[in-house]
Amino acid sequence: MTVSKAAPINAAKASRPARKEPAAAAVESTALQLGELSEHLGYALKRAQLKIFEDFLRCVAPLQLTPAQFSVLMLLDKNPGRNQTEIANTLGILRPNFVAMLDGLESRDLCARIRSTNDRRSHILVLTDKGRAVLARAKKLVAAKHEARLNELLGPANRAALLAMLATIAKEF
Amino acid sequence: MTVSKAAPINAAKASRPARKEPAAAAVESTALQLGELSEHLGYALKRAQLKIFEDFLRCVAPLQLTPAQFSVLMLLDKNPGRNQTEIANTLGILRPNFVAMLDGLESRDLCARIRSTNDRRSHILVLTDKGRAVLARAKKLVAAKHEARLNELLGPANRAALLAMLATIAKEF
DNA sequence: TATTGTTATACTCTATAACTATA
DNA sequence: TATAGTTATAGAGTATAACAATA
Repeated sequence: MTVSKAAPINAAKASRPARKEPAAAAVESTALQLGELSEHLGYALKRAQLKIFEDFLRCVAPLQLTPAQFSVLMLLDKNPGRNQTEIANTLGILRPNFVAMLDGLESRDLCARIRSTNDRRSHILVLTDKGRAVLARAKKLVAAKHEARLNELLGPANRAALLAMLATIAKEF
Repeated sequence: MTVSKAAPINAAKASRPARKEPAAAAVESTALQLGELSEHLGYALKRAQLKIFEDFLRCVAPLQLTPAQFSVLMLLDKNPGRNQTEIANTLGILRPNFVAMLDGLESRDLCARIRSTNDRRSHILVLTDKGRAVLARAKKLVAAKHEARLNELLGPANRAALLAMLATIAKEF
């Protein structure tokens, strides 16, 4: 799945054929049929997820935060005093992969590793003041641009229902 | 992949932790709080998508098909006579990346490239007999194991509503 | 011995430029 | 010149093994 800004998806909408063309040489580059594929939840889920992440990146572009980085900052804010393993596990990030991610956030002074006094093996993670400020701005951007647009597209009730079903799948499937 | 099994205990109250003075070495490895993160559609969407793909792979494991490969076979079946660019674009796969993918399917004799007589630059893609057979088996497995389980979890009406909303997001967001 | 953070590594996905052969 | 398929390549994301420091 690519869908970058460079690659316009062919036949995205095209619900009606342009009738201005005289049907001289029947050009048969009709839009392709998804067929049963459009009934498969996994396919729809993946395409929707790509769109959502794409829009998230656009909305929060001034702050240069990826969805994954945003989720880390959110979790640190809500769960002070936790170590790398706990944060990583909660987000489904493998500990080895979390190292480089934290390096990135720490080098930008958004969070800090603090050696625990209880267990000197572990690093307690804390948001810096700048981290808290950036997170606050990010939350505003996401709420005002991203989630608001979703609300507009689906309506509040549908959006809530969608969220609930996705959470159910993530938890119980 | 890791998909933590950490079930977030939804506190939803107690803004004040009434700590009960734990006697000795208080092991307070409480579950972490997702907080507002659980209200973000992107987060829920990504977690759900991982679960769905994971289950898809399990269900169709006997046939060794990934979701992406399945989507290609489905599209070839529904759209005979199309070339690589058309199939790849429809699925959001970049043409260069589609080459290796087709090599894999073709080497397993699931599909074939046929040089077009009209335009000798392009390759018409066709399912082989074996490709049709594998696709038929895959569709059965997915319907009987994967989608059925989803139906059981959400209920048919909810599943349909979920699918519709995801399609809306994919198309119009 | 077990665990935390870390390094190294590998494999998949995704993205872009450029080549070839056709048109 | 432009397009279809391809190659090469680079960057993310994800996965496992193993090591040093600490428990």
